[in-house]
Amino acid sequence: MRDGVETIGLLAGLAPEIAADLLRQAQRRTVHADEVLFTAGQPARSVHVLASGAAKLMQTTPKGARVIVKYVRPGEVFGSPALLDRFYPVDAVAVMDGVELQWPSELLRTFIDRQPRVAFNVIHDLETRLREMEDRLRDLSNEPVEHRLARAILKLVDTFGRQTDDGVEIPFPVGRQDLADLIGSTLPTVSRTLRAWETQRQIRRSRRRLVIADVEAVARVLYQDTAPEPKPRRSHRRAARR
Amino acid sequence: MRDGVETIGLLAGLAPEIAADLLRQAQRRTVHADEVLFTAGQPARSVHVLASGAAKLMQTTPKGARVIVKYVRPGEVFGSPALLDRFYPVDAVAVMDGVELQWPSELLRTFIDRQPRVAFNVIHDLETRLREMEDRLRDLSNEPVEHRLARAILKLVDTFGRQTDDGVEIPFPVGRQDLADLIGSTLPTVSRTLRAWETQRQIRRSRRRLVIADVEAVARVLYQDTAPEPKPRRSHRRAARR
DNA sequence: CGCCGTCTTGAGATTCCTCAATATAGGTGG
DNA sequence: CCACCTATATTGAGGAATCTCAAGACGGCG
Repeated sequence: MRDGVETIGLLAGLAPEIAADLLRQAQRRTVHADEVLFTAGQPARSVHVLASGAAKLMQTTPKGARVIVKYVRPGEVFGSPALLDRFYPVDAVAVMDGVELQWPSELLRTFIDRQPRVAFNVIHDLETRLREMEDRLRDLSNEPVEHRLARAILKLVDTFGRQTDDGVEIPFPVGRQDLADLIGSTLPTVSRTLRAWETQRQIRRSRRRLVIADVEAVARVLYQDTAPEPKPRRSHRRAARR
Repeated sequence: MRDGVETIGLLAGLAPEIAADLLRQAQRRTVHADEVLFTAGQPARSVHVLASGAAKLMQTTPKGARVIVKYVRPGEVFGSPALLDRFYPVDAVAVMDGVELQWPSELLRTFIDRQPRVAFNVIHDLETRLREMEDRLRDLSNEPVEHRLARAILKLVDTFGRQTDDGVEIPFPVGRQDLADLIGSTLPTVSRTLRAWETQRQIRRSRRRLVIADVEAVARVLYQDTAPEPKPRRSHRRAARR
C-alpha cells in the first residue's frame, strides 16, 4: 500500500469506471531524483499527484534561506493552486525516482462539475495539510530544536519509512541541511544532535539514507523532559500554569 | 466592503438566487467578544463564516503553551473540517461582537452536489490559508522577533485595520500575549519591542486597541537590515550566498 | 475608588546560531 | 579496483538573541 494508483486520494469514493476515466486523462511522467517538477512563481497549470516516488516542496526566501514546506508522498495532491489559476507557491523537486500524474487544471475543473466528490477529495488533502502546518507552527513556536528534530524524523518514518532488518529506512536521501530546513534550524545544530543519536545507536546512515534503528528511543526524546528538575515554572510561553 | 453577506467567499460565483438560497439555510447567531464559538476536540458539525466581527483560532498545547493560528475576518470560512466529519482542530473565540453564520455539514455537502462551485470556494479559502501558513512558517524559521512582529502587525492592519484620524486602528483588543502567541515569542519580548515603537510614535494604544500611527515606519523595520555592517555572510541558513 | 488583569522593565541564564577549519563518504575516472 | 575530488558532515569557540524569572507600575472595570 505504499504506491500505485489505488491510494490516490483524489480518486477516493469514485465509482471504479469514473476513477478509471479520470486516471486515463492524467498525463503520466517518469521523474528522477533531483528533478524539478515545478518552480515557485510559475503559473500553475496542472494539479499533480505522485503515483510512486517522493518529492519535497520548498521555498527559498529572497535572501537565500530555504524552508522545506513538505515531503509529498504518493497519492497526495500537490500543486492544487492550479485549480484556482494561481501560481505555484513552492518549488517541487523529486527526491527519488517515481511516476508523476498531472491533470491540466481546466480538465479537472470540468470533471469536478460532474463529480463533486473529486472536490471533496481535494478539500480532504488540503485540510490534512493545513493540520500538518498547524502542528509545525506549534512546534516551531514552542519546542526546542531537539524535539522538533525528533518529531520531523518520526514523521518521515511513518510517512515514508521502510522496515529493514536493522531499522526503518527513509528511502531517499535526507541531508543535514534538509532536516535543518525542515525544522527551522541550522546544519551545524542538526549535525550535532544527530551525531549524538548516532553514538547512542538510535539512528544510522547507510549510503546517504537515514536509518532509524530505534524508533522508540527517538520518540522518547519527546517525553523525557529536558529539564529533570521538577521546578515549577510559570512561563510567559504559558508552559504549565498551576 | 468590510462586512456584510456580499463578501462571503463561500457564495462567490453563485447565481444570486442560489446564493440567497444557501444564505437562507444558514443559522445566524449573534456573538459577543470573548465568546467561544467552538472548541478543539469537539466533533465539527458545521461550517462557519462570520458575517461581521472577528475571531481568533488558537491551539493550546498539553503543557499550556498557546498559539494563535489565525485571526478570522468576515467572509472567511472556518471550521471546514466539518465537511469531512472531523473534529475541530482549534478553539475559535470571537474577539469582537458580530454575527456568525453556520451551515450544518450535512446540508452543505448535499448543496455542493448541485453546486460544485461552493466546493471551489472552500478550496479557495483553504489554499489561501495554506499560503498564509507557509509564510508564517518561513518567518518563524528565518526571521528575528522584531521582523515577525512587524509582519504580524502589518497583516492585522490590512486585514482588520480601520483608518482613523491619527492612524489605523485594529478594532478589537490585541494584547501583548496575543501578539506573542501569534509570532511564537514571549510576552516580555513583545512588550519590549512594542514599547520601543511606542516611544518612536509608530504605534499607540487607545483603550485596549492597537493603533498604528505610522504604518510605513513599521514596514520599514522589515527592510532596514538589523545588521548595518555590510559584512558578507555565508550562513548555514543559506542567507545570501555570493 | 480600589482591584485585578496587563504591562513594563531589569538581570541573568541558555539555547542556538555564526563562523571557520577539518574530516568523511561516495561517486568517478583512470 | 583504487586514488581522487567534491559535496556533506563534524566539531570547536564565541557571541547574540531571546527566554526566564521576578518585582513593580498601570489602567480600565465594577
